[in-house]
Amino acid sequence: MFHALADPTRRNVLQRLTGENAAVSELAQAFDMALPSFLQRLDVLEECGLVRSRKAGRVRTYQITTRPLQVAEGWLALQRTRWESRLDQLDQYLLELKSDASKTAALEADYRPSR
Amino acid sequence: MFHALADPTRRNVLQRLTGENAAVSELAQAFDMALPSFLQRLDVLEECGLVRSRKAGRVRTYQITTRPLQVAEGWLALQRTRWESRLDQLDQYLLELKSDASKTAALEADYRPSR
DNA sequence: TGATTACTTAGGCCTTGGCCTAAGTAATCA
DNA sequence: TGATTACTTAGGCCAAGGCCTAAGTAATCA
Repeated sequence: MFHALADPTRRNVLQRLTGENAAVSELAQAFDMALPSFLQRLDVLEECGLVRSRKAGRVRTYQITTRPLQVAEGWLALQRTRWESRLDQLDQYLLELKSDASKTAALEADYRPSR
Repeated sequence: MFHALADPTRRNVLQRLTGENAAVSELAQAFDMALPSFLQRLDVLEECGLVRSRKAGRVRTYQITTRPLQVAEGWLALQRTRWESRLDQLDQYLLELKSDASKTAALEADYRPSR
C-alpha cells in the first residue's frame, strides 16, 4: 500500500477521487501517458484496496476507499507517538539531571556532522 | 518517502528506532542479510529524512525523525477527511430523498461485480 | 449491421531497486 | 605496530516496475 502511494500519479488520482468518482477516460485526461500505462497505475491502486471500480456498459468508474488510508495513518501515528513518549521520558530525565553539564552537552551534540 | 515506507525491513527498522537509537550492527543483527545490502536500506531511510545518523569513532548510530511521519500522516488524513465530508454531503442528500426508492437502490448497488 | 467508443490484453524494452561478494579504510585493541 | 572491528565502496547480477505500440473485445451509435 505504501508502494502504491509512492507514485505521484497515483496520489494525484486518489486526490481527484476524494472529490468525485470518475471514469477511466476522465481520470486519464489529466495525464500525458498512454492509456494502458495509466490503467496499470489504476490496477495497483485497486489491488491494494485504495480504490474500487465497477463497470457499467463499456465505462469503468472508480471510487476511493477510506479504510486503507486509516490503517496507514494509524501505523504512522503509532510510530510517532511511541517516539514522542520516549522523548517525554528523556525530558523527564534531563530535568532530573539539571546540574550535570557534561551529560547534557553530549546529548545535545549535533547529529551527523560528517559522513 | 512512501517508497521508503513500502519495504517491511525499513518499517521494521523504524519501529525499532522508536524504542531506542541503535548502531548499524545492532540493527543489522535482526535481519538475515549481507551488511552492505542492509546499509542500502538505511541509506534510503536517511535520504528521505526518516532517520538521521552520526558516526562516533567507528560506530554509526541511527535515530528516528518524526517530522516526515507527521507530514505523511497529514496527507493521508486530508484525503480521508475530504472523502468523508463528501460522504456526509451524500448522507444529507439521501435523507432529503427519503421516499425515492429507485435512486437509493442504484446508489447502494455493489461496486465492481465483474471485471 | 457497420462504425465508434471505451477500455483490455499481449508483448517488448529499459530503468530502478535490492541482493551479494570482494576489497577497502579508519578506529581500537593487544 | 600488527590484528580486529565496524563499517564503506565498488561492481555485477537479477527481478520488478513503468512505459509504449499493436491488436483485441464488448457496448453504443448511425
